[in-house]
Amino acid sequence: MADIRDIAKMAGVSTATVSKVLNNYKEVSNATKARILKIVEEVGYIPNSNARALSTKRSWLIGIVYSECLNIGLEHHYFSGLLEAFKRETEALGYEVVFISGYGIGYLKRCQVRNVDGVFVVAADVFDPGLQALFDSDIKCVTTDVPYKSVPLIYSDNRQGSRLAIEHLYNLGHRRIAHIAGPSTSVAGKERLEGYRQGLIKHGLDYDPKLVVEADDFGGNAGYVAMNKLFALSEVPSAVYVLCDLVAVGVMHAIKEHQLEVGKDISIVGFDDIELAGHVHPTLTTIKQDRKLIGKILAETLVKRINHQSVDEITMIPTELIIRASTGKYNEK
Amino acid sequence: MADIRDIAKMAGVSTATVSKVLNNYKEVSNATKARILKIVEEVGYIPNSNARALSTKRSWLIGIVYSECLNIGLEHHYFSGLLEAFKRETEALGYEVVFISGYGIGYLKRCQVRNVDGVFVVAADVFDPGLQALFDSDIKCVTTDVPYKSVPLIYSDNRQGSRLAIEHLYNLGHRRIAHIAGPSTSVAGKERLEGYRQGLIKHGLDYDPKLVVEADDFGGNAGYVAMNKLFALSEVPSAVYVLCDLVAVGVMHAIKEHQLEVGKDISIVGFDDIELAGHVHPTLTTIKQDRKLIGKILAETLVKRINHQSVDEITMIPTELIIRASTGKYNEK
DNA sequence: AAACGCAACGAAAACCTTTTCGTAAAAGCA
DNA sequence: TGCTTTTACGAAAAGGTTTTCGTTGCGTTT
Repeated sequence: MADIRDIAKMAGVSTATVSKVLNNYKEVSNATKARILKIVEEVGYIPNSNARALSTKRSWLIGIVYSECLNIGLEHHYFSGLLEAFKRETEALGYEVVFISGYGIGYLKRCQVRNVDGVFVVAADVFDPGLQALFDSDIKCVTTDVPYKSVPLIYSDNRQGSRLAIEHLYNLGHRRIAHIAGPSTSVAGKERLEGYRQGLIKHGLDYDPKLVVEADDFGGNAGYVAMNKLFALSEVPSAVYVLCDLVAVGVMHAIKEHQLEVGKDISIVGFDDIELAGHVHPTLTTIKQDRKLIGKILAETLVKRINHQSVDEITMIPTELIIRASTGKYNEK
Repeated sequence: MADIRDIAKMAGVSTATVSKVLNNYKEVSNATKARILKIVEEVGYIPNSNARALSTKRSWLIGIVYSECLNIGLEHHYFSGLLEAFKRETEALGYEVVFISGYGIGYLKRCQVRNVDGVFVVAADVFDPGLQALFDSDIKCVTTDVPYKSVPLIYSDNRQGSRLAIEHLYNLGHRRIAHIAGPSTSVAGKERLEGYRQGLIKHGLDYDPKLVVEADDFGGNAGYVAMNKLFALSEVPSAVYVLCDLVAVGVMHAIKEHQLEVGKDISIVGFDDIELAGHVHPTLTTIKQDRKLIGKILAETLVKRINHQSVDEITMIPTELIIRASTGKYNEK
């Protein structure tokens, strides 16, 4: 591996000049610039990022904090899509993305060791003291679904999404609308519950705590279990608004086991709009989150912060109702 | 941020001694060792990984090559689960995981820039010259589903999995068994097709090219489209073996649109065993890949390579048949 | 008492860039 | 022509570790 000194020697200049060429400084003549670039090209010279980071104190590395809690992790469709969008965007801006391990010394120290320029907190427990230490440090952070003090937060407007769902069900004639809510530790879960309540009130419906059951996590099995709790009620609801698509699939499973038809006997609305929503049977009506956009804004915001530009504290992205076959007109029994 | 020289000064020793303590060298007395460790603890000193990497030529960073082709990317359930397992294992071994961007200079140079100790090629196009350059370099690689020369390969025994599927369908009485195959550029797809053929032959069935249709990618929609091609046949098969669960969900969607019942009129077997397989309706019979195990072995193998230990070129992990409700006895019409 | 071995530690080079500041030559101006 | 400004470049320090090899002092052996 050739280093910058080799290049300098070959070009008959100092390393300072080579460095200036490589970093686009103005103060070098076009002739020598061309000569140096040609040699760099021929030799296939690559600057050592560690030496550079040591010197500049910038690593061009962005950390991802991603703790696998509540079944929301890499394996959760919404988050993996979001991460993919984020990754794409930051890479286009010249950064690379590294997972921050939760092992041993904690997120903050891990970030300091790695010298990351910024961190994206994707999924984590807000009450984790290790996470709070990171947020409270002077490392630039950005987050989704994990609000903390003034850390920039970009996410879907969960309440608005819930209201869309309720409005849709109301317009179909449903009056007894249940909600399968997220774990109470989840902010998205809490906000969606709030929006559910707002939606009911707006349409003059009573909020009945018995119609709300909490899912254990964000996986399909949690939906299956939760729906069976609703079946234990003396009067089963005619519609269920479910905190996310993956859980909704489990809900549909439970309904079919009870020999009922989704979209006819019981209507279901999910949240996320994962690809499968269009292929399960019946296809799933859902509230779509724009993960591409959210990922993009997250990336842009973080890079702005890294460059000491001011950014919004909270950015809410509107959601959209996608009507498919899992919702239908209310049927008297 | 205190550095090693500060620590040395405080302890009244040289930086060499501090370094030796931090790296567990034997040649330092217990007394000074304790004194130094105490100061390190109090000050919260953290070694600078860039300086360390510069000096040792080891970054403790593992690169991930993950190109979003054919709908197999972060968003594909099997791969995100695999990556999660891999990440967990490598982090336990002291490494951190960084995505290698495909932008601009290519994988190889990107790896050199970042000084990664090794690379895990998860999903990529084998014919990509940029990838081949990486494989041919002296950077330690390991891969799954992307065989190349003697790069260590750890993956499921796709042929064996296919044979399990066919055997199961045969035992249920099916004789006209179709296959929705992966894109021909995909090795997993090719091997599963091979296994399908082997399975047919083993049970004395003819291989009929008309019964094989190629899916465009690994997403749900591809399955929907492919199944509709099978419906265009003069004689529709009574069972379909599908290259992966996600695609199988799209297949089921198409079948229901034709007013047929999955598991009764047409039996379906998938591949992967993603969480949803147990919750779609009917629940999906599938060939389970042990992604936790594969991820673990991948990690161990790569670390062995990094440490110049010898490893197996190919490791095949057996798959397992998971019987659910999407397959049933053959019904005469 | 001499010779030796060993334990504990330090000086300094090496790893590769970036960046400041200084210098020399060239260009611009009166 | 004499002066100032600009341009083009280099020397050297700084950034934080690791590692080799040398030095010192002490306890053991004969």
